Amino acid sequence: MARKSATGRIGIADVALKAGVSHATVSRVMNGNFTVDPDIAARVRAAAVELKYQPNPVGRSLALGKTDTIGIVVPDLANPTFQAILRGLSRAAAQDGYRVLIADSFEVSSEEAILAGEARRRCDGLVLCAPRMGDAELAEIAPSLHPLVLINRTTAAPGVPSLVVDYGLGVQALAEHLVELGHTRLAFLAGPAGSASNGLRLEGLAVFKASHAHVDVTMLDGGSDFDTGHEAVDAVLASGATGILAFNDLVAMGLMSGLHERGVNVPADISVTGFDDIPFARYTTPTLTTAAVPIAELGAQAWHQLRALIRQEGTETPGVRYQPRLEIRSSSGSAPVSPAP
Amino acid sequence: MARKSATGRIGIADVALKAGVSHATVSRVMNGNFTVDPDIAARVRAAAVELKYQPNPVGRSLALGKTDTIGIVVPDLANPTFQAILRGLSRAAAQDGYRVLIADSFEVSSEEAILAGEARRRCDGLVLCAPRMGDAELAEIAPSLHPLVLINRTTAAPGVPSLVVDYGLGVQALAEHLVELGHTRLAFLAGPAGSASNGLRLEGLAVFKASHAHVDVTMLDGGSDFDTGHEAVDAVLASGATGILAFNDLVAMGLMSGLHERGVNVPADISVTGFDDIPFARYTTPTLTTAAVPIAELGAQAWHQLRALIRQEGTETPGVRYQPRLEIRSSSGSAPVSPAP
DNA sequence: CCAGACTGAGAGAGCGTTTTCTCACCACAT
DNA sequence: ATGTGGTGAGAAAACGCTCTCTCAGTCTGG
Repeated sequence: MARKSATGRIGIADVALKAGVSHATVSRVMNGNFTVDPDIAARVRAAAVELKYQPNPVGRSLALGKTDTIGIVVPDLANPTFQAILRGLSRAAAQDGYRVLIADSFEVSSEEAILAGEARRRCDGLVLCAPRMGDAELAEIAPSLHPLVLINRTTAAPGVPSLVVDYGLGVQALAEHLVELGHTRLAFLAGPAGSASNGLRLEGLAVFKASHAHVDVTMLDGGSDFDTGHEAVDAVLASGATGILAFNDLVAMGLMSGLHERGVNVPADISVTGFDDIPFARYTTPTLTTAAVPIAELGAQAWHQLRALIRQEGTETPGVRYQPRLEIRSSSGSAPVSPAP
Repeated sequence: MARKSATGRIGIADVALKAGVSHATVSRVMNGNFTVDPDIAARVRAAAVELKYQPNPVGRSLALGKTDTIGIVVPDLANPTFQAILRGLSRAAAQDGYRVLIADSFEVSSEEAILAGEARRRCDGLVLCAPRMGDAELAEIAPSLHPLVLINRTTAAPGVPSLVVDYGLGVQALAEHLVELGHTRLAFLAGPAGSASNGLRLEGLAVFKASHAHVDVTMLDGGSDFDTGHEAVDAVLASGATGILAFNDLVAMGLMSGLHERGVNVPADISVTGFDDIPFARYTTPTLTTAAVPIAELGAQAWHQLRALIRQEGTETPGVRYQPRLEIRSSSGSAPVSPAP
């Protein structure tokens, strides 16, 4: 056995020994440096194959100062949105030979900063999804995280592109849609307080209300998951609204499930809209009217922005603003002639 | 600026310089080695804080021969099953200070071996989900991947624990359930040919058929996603079966959607069962009868097995066999008196 | 009062690469 | 025959850590 190193793994030195050359030459051959005599190169390659030599990426990373890895910090891997972002990111990065390291903060936003820093040090760049982190904290750590791309947040710190979905516009479009169907009493089932994307939705609703004085919009507390929607059914019914804007698809699905149990017909009695257009939105009964966010594309775009930063391409990367597309399905319909039960 | 290293980052040398000690001492302090004079330790710590020094994990990894990272190879990150495994794995590993590196093979099983090798070299261990990889190839690469944990596969190579869900038993339980409801004509909507878990289901069905000669089981071609199920509706109706065992929940949902469009009532006319118990299974209409696999727990367990391997704990890690739990919901009901339309 | 044990910190050798620097060697022109 | 230029490969220095040696210095016991 050609085992020399302490780790027991085949190293560049073993190949050098076997080929009768210096390890520098082996490195040259492995990296396709053409200033090597073809005969020697062949000998080195033969030795490498015979020993099944595979360069150690850690040593390589140390020497090159890059890891060919990027990190992504997500608040919750169980959330379909982040799964989709991860998917898009992973796929796009893989195309350029980069791998993705996951850092799940499990919604513990107090540790997000440390987590992000740790992940960043292991990688060449970072994609950060931290909807609850304070603006001040974000601005403070952002420089040390560079190259950094933000998802659904912006920051004052310079050189940090943001990919944001215009939730405000989306919620306006949904509200508009419901009004066109004749609804005059709407309710918004809000997401987690302090969440940035919830804030954007609220801003959008404010704009909407300003231009639709005759429409009544009730605000209801909520959350971001199925159960939240399910539990909100009483509050929704009590509000007397006939058009419900749920925080996202998950909440909308929970709400529809709860309404179904109560014998309330969607959309005959109450119309429900979601947000995100997760894959299952088209498979619910009734199928869910929602605002579609090209979320996997957002992941891919995150990689492209990050790549530009990593390669230090001078081009300004101002970030991208995504406009949700209204996806009208069967969960929304004409307002009932008489108010909901 | 205390910038010495070429990379521009603060290194251990900078801290050593500032504290007026050797870099060895800084290392000692950072690692909590108590053979350091408290005064000096304090000085070092102060310098580290002032310079915002954060140890470089790559250098650390090289010196220690470990990366505190594990890899997971999945065939498709879009598949809820692998998302759940990833989630469980990531969470459990994080508890022990390990991060997870993703390698998505995008169903290109020809590259899975290279991908796995590459991922493995960057990490301290690997979790491999490669349902389509040939047994021979797997057995060949397995030794070079050690520490390695297999999901839903076994291999002859020694020292490789496997975590397998007993799909055979699950499918038997589901079939049994349908028979108890009076169904005598069943159909199995198969998964991808060559998939290991599909093979296990087929074996289970064979056992079932052997002990239920009076039950007719039709085999139908299928796949693993929603659309597959949706497209299978004609074949299902043509089969005349009243109890359908779908490959998994996604397929079952697609089928139910297709049946709904055809005006076929589930479960009055046809009973449908899934497999996996993905989160959405309890939210479909009707809610889906399925065989529940504690899939996130499987991810956690994968970490525990891998950890034992990494720590070289002598304890044999024979792997775990998970028995699916029947989850009876509303998509299965008594067989109709007259055959389905 | 000095030999031996012990303590604490620095010097330096890895870890496995890449890359620069250096130099031997050959060919060619002078 | 000697100087010059170019080529190709080895020696060695990085990269940023950890950890073993080594050796001053102090403490203790005879």
